[in-house]
Amino acid sequence: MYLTLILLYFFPIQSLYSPMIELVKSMELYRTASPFDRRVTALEWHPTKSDILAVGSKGGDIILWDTEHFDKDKIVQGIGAAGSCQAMKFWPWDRDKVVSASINGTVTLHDFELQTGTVLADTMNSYDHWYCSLDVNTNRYIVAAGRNQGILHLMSTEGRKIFEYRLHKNKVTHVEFSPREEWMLCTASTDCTVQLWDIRFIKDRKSVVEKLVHDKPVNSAYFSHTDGCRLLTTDQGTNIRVYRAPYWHLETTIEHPHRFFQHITPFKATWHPLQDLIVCGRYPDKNFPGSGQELRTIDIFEAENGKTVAQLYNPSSNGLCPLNKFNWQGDALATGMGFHILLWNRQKLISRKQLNLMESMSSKPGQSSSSSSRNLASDPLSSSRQRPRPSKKKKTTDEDIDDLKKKTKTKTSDNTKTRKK
DNA sequence: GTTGACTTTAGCTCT
DNA sequence: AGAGCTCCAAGTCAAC
Repeated sequence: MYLTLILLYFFPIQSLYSPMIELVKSMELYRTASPFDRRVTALEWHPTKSDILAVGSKGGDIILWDTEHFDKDKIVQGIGAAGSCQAMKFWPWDRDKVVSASINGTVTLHDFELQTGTVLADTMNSYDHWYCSLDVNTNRYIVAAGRNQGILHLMSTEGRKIFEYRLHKNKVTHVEFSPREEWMLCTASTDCTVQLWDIRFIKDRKSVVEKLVHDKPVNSAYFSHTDGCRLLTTDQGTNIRVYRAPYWHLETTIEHPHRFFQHITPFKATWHPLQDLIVCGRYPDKNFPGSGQELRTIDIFEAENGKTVAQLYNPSSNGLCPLNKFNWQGDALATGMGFHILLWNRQKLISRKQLNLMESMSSKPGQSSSSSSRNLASDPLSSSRQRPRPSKKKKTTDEDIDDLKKKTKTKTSDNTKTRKK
């Protein structure tokens, strides 16, 4: 298995596609967690530890979820309402830290150990100006962050301003540095464009290198992980597009239902790390050509021809899945589904210790679920923590953190309706 | 336990 | 630039 992965990493050859597709097809729901009081807004796998997943929420809480061990999770608490974590990355120079772009108007470097946050940028007016996208350039020690009014902000790793200009007419939904050309930056926007920039010469809108015009607002634009030669965009309508270097011509258009709705996290198609496979959640549309029985599936396509190669679905977790990301080994997929996090992988043998723990959790009293709630608790592998919804925006204190930790330790099994009456 | 009101920093169009 | 309308998911909470 590992030999195959290594081979595929170094030799991404067409003829070796099928083993990876077979692996993806065999994936099943393995664990779930519900640590937040608001919906999931951002997912990021740890760059080296393939079991660690960072998840951000609409309340600004960020959790480092250890997907293999219980009670190893780390949390930083957000401000609640108006603190939505819009994007985040592991800090390349200290991978126990996470930098986030937030709707509270800041770009903040979070330390999970010390429970502190270093503010790198602050708009000082979070209602009108906030950050909604972020990436880090390891070679040039630059943090790029996009704002809701179309401004791109480049800063040093200490937060010193390098560049700030309104490059888009509207919200910059996604920024990403090319893994291939370290000077190349891609920005996606709700002004219906994806634009490529050379940060060595970036000055104003005229300095754009390439402009890829879409029919609808664009949620994301990811460079492929295999060689960085493909760019995957997701619009707010029915298009997933793949553009191809060096001239960034449109290579594939996939018709796919993933429309925008205000009160759900925008859908973003992402790459498989070892093969040019695309994963994207589906918004239910019975009338959409090719829709099967299950309308809320997670669909996986081949980039080259747009062919559907797999669909993931589990009846016990029947919600919209706008966020999906493979870990860097490609053997696990994380999904953000409403307030919940799902983990898919090939069925694993579960240790006796884990089984005992799960059995003891599922036998806890007072964990019935109402008819309107989702049936996640019936998943024997489900782990969950929930806390009461905070009343109003308030400053996070050490007591709050202690309180949160206490609650996350005591609530484990039921992730549906265990909140206090 | 069930039901329904309420809440939610988006995007589009018109003025 | 701002008001008002529309997209209609998924949770909380109070009343019954």
